[in-house]
Amino acid sequence: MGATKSDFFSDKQNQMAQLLKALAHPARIAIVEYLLAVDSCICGDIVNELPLAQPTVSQHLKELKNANIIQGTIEGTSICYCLNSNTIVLLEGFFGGISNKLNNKCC
Amino acid sequence: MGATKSDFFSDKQNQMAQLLKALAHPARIAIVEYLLAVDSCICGDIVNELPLAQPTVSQHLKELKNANIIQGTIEGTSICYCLNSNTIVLLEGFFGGISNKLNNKCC
DNA sequence: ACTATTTATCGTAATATTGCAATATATAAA
DNA sequence: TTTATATATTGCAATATTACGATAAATAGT
Repeated sequence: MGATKSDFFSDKQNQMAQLLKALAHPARIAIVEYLLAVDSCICGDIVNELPLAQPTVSQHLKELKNANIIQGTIEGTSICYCLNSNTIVLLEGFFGGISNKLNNKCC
Repeated sequence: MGATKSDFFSDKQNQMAQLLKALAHPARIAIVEYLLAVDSCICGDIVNELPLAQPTVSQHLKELKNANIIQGTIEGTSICYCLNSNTIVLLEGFFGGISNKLNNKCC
């Protein structure tokens, strides 16, 4: 017990859950919003922007990268990160799809 | 260490993270999709629909209710659950807002 | 080669989540 | 009141996440 029973759910359900889990932390929301605000690419300014130690930020960036929410490009010694628009659009579509099918027939 | 440093992030960031966390599990995605599919209200058919024990489902429902993603109305011995459209629209708006501000200037 | 800078990884402690058996609560019907 | 049905709560074991110090890896400049 304790481990999520992923095997019993569909691939899509597991994928969406994993994607949402990658965003389900205030630090990672903050990273996404910061990347959105600075528009062009960024590297380790994120460490200065957040109240977290460098290894912690690095770990959060790794999770966002694994989930394809951001992508990083090596530029000399630093790495430039930016949002992956495909994934954002996918998320928007997921909730848009639910929203469209909703017809307020509630209890 | 180990606990999320919520104090250092904004209320909005914490709220959004909490909302996404409530959805960041395949069982809870499945519950939302099921509620969407059956359109009108449901009670404990969800237990039959999912490969999880009744207490586990009850716990997931509680989390979704706490996050205002679903709402439940007592109907005799059973409880009728349905999606809360306000919260779905809020989520759609969050990702729509990001999507709109994105201008593919990537690294 | 040496040094400085940037990012990643390892190891570990603190905390949170997941799942379920057992049990409790609450309403309906007999 | 007793019984059946539906849902919630408690307690606990297994597992996952969060955070960070210490350290490693990798590139740039001297």
